[in-house]
Amino acid sequence: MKLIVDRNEDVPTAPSPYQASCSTCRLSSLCLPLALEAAEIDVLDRIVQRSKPLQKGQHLYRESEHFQSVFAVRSGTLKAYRTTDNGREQVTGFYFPGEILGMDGIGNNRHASSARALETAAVCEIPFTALETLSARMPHLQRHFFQLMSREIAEDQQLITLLSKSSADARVAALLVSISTRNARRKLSAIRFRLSMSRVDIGNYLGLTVETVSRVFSRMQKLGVLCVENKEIEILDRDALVEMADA
Amino acid sequence: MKLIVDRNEDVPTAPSPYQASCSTCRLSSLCLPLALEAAEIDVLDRIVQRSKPLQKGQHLYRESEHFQSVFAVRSGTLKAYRTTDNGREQVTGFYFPGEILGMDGIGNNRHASSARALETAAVCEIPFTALETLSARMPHLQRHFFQLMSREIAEDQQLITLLSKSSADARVAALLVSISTRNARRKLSAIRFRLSMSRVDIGNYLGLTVETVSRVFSRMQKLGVLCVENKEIEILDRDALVEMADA
DNA sequence: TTGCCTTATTGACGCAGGTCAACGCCCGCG
DNA sequence: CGCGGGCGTTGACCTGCGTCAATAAGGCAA
Repeated sequence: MKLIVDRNEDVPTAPSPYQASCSTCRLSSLCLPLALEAAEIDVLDRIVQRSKPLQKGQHLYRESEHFQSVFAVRSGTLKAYRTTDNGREQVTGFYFPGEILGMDGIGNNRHASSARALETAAVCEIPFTALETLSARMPHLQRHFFQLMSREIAEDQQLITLLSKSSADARVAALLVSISTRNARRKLSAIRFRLSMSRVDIGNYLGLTVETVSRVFSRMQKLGVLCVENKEIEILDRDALVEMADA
Repeated sequence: MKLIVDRNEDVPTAPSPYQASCSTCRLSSLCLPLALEAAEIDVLDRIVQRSKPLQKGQHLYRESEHFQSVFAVRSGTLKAYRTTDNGREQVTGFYFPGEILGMDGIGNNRHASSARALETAAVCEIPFTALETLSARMPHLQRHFFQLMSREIAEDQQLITLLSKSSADARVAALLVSISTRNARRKLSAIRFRLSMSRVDIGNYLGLTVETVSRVFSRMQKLGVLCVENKEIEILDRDALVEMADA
């Protein structure tokens, strides 16, 4: 449901709390350290701000803005992207509930990418200086954030590999497998889901044109690997898809 | 000078210290937090191990090995690479003196890539658990490592952009500019240097074939942008190169 | 509903870069 | 010193994907 105009930057900060606390959040197993004690979660809870519902198209932050916080997705999907010197856009990632974004801004106190909502989305804001202070006191938390960042590096490297070597088919297959896996982590269907991003975004992320993405979808459908109906995807043959992903 | 057989895993650990300390290391301004106090550097110094000179071709660590330490390059060059499911290799980065590698292993206590020396190289080993402990006590150090990791993320994203959109010319140009810039940081010539990596490695890193890399070099030479003599590179027109890098 | 605008699909064609092959040049070794 | 093997270069050809263009299908506004 498209509710709003693009470019509406001001986040409507309603005073009411959007969610009680981390301890009751069903995503906490994804975004929080599993090892964190109840008491520790409470402390963390106190620094997290939950007043940021975003409409489709709204920015969470923009490239080169002053960096203050990282964000955990609570609902909806966001894309991160950067603008190259010659003005083109490069999507660097899609973020689903339970995932953390904004960590690329820590390096020099300036966001290295922009993030905008692909659909209505809610996020938790985690002020970074508070997180640092807390991390120094809570070894589990410190470790957890080192790990989160490290995984982001490892995932980027995987994308690099994909972009460097793989065919269009393999790229699309890999993205679908990734989304499928991440859905499973969130206890959603791994075989049937709605793509929250446009073909343009997919192409941009994978280094392909829209036309190619579209053709790949058609081809996979013809092969009986997928059932594509607009943004609805059904994976009919996951093994084949995984196979294609590293071809 | 090729000195050794490949696959020689055992590092010859001579007893003598290879370098006195961080505080006298001319690279400390690159790999250490600038804000670190002398006393703090001493503490850090005590956990750093310097007993790891590598011969060309030797591995520093291998993908999926147990992760224990990150490493700072002291001299020489290393490449990091991962092997894809279908057995191909993807170079994910080149590491020069003053740069840190191995951070992709933190995420799940297992190296996400392999690292090998492109020429004789010396590294400092920084045991990660010790680093964590220290970080909790030294806010500057904690921040510094968050920043280092964040920058790695940002750099990977830049490579993603490069691989996703740019022409062969732009890719090669971007790599040369990057090397040039990093040389400058180390007070080396930004316009004249020796490529420590082979054309194969360059191609692999940039998602191109050797032939294409070679052709690009030739073309740039013909255009008067570069002077290429085997592995020796001279940048004749840096502006043009920068221009090409985002075309 | 009608209409408009954005997004997706499909086809025809061209080109950048991959592939294959031949050759030259270092460099290390006997 | 001369030989051999890896690395780099160059050329000819081929192909996967980009480009351009036309059409279809949603989705939101009025």
